Amino acid sequence: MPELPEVQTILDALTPHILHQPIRAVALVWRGVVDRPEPTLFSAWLTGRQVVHTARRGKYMLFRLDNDRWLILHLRMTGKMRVVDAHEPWRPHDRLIFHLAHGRDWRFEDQRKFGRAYLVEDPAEIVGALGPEPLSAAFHPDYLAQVLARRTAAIKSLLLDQRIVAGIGNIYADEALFRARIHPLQPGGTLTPTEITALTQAIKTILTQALAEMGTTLRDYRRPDGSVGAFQNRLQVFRRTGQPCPSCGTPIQRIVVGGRSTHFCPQEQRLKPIEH
DNA sequence: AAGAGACCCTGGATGC
DNA sequence: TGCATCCAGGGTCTCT
Repeated sequence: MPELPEVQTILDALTPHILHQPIRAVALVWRGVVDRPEPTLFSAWLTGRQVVHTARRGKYMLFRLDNDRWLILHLRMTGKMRVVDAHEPWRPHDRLIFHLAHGRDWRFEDQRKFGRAYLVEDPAEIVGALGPEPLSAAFHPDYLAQVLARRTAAIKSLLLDQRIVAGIGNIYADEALFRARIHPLQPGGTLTPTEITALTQAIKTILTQALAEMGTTLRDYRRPDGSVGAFQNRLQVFRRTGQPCPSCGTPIQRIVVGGRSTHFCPQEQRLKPIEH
């Protein structure tokens, strides 16, 4: 569910509540949430530790502990974070709870059980294969041109490949492709240098705007205090099937690309014939 | 190597 | 009302 802007917003809100608070105990409500190490070790290694630094990489949240190990969390589709008073009743989908020293709980809630927690010595074990951060200087047109060269898959699918660029999900892929006026099924290797430059800039612009709006709330995404984002009011094509394109009025079309719902304007995002 | 599809889960919305 | 089907913002695994 959450993509880069949502993960960053959640982490920013969460950090002041959990930083330098010793974890008095861990409640592993559903053991499957832990990917590694085995759940018993996971709890044992976290107990008594405290988070001394937080960071985001792609859609992962990284928490450096005072013993130089790293707790890493991924919210996947329906994961949420909350910090609440310890005596608040648990919710049905609470999966992992950290009892903090100041008497509050840091809770990870996840209806669909896709979210995962990792505890590792080297974060590269989890995030090492990710592509560059889209808002960093490393993500520039020359880089994108290089990784798209000779690729035949649909550009939409390639934007969702976290090894190419980290943090883009279904919403912002569709929105960026619309802003750059590129058809989602265009094979990655057939984009012109002009299109690649436009796409690079569109991704940076969309993500920057979404960050300023604190993310997009369609249903599940909430900030740790329960409030919603505002970027859903700025969406041009995502989940607007049949509604007029904001630019030309043509009905927005929905297709499935790589198994994911994909929304675009068939008038302004034309599929180009393959050049030889 | 790269690409397509199944799969992991739960629950809300929609259709009959 | 009940039941079936489709859909969901992500990532991994298998097969080709």
